Amino acid sequence: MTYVILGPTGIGKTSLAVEIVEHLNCPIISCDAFQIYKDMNIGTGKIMPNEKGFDRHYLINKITPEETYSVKEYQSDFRKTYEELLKTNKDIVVAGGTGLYIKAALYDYVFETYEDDTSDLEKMDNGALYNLLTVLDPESTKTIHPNNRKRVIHAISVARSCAKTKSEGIDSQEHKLLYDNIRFIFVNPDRELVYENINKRVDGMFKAGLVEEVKALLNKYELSVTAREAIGYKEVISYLNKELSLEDCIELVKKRSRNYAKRQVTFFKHQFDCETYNSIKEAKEAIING
RNA sequence: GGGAGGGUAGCGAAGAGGCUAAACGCGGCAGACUGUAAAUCUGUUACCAUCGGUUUCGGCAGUUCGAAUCUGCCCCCUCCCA
Repeated sequence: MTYVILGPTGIGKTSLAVEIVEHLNCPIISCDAFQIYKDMNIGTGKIMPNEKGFDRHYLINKITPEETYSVKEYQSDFRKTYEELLKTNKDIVVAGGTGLYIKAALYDYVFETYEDDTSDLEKMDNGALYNLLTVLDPESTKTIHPNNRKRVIHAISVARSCAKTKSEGIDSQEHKLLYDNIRFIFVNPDRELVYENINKRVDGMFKAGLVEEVKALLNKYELSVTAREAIGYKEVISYLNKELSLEDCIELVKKRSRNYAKRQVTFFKHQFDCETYNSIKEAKEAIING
C-alpha cells in the first residue's frame, strides 16, 4: 500500500510520516518543492541526518540551489524512485505539501519537452496576451483567467512550440491514477490551530538561525529562480538587503506561510479523493489500524 | 489652562449634503489550478434574506425633502504653547 500524506505546512507531517514509516518499516518519498534543495534546511523544515528516519527519505537534498526545478523534473524523479522502490517494498509513504507535484507524479499528466523564448510575450499587456491565446488555443481561454499572465503566457508558449496545444494535451489524458493501492490521507486540523503552529514554527526557525543559513546560502550559491521563491528565504534576502526590518521580515514570513497553508488546504480538498482527518493522531491511528 | 488636528466597517485609510452599505489597501473567508506551485490568479467580506429589506460612519439633539458629510452640546484621542 502507498500512503500519501497530505496536509498544510507546519502541522507535523514529517514526524507523522516518520512514525508510520518506522512502524511499517518502509521508505518515504518526499514531495516538497524546496526540501529537494541541498542546504536549504531550517526554512524548509527539513529532516536532518541526525534525526530518526532520515535515511528512509527519498527526494530530499537532491539538487543544488543553483538548479532550476519544476513539476516536470519532479514527475520523472518521483516515478523513477517510486517504481524502483515498489520492487522491494510492500508499503511506501509519500509525504509533502506540494500538491501539484503529487498530482503530476501520480496521475497521467504529460509535460512535453519544449524550448521557447517568451521575452516577446513578457512585454505584452494582459489584454493582448489573452487575444493571442484566443487565436492559438481558444479552448484554454475557458479555463485561464485573463489576469493570470503566467498561465496565459505558458499556454501561448506551448501552443506555438509543441505539437499539441495545452488544452489538446489535457484532453488526450484520462485523468486517472497511474498506480494502484494508493490511499490519500489528508490531515486537516482546525484553521486556528494551523495558524498558531505556523507562527510558533517561524519564530523557531529564526531562533534556529535562518538568517545565518540564508547568508551562507547566498555566499555559496547563485540561487536559481525557483530556489529563491521559497518562503522564509526570499523575505530574509529582503531583510539582508535592508528592504525590511527584522521584525517586519518575521511577520511577513508568518503571513505568507499562513496564506500558503490556506491554499494547500483548498488544493488537497478538491484535487484528491482523500480520507480526511482532523489531527495527526487520528490519521496515524487510521493508517496503523488498517 | 490656551491653541491645532482628529474619531469612518476586523485594521489602515478615502469620502466634505443626494450618484454611498460607504473608494482603496491589508487581514479574513471561499475558490481555481497540468512546466517558477512555498508560485500565479479569481470571488467575497455591516446585518437578514431569493428579489429585496434592516440598522450604520464616537454620543445625543438639531437644520434639511435628503446628513458620514452642516449646526449645538457632550465623550474620547494626538500634537503644540503654558
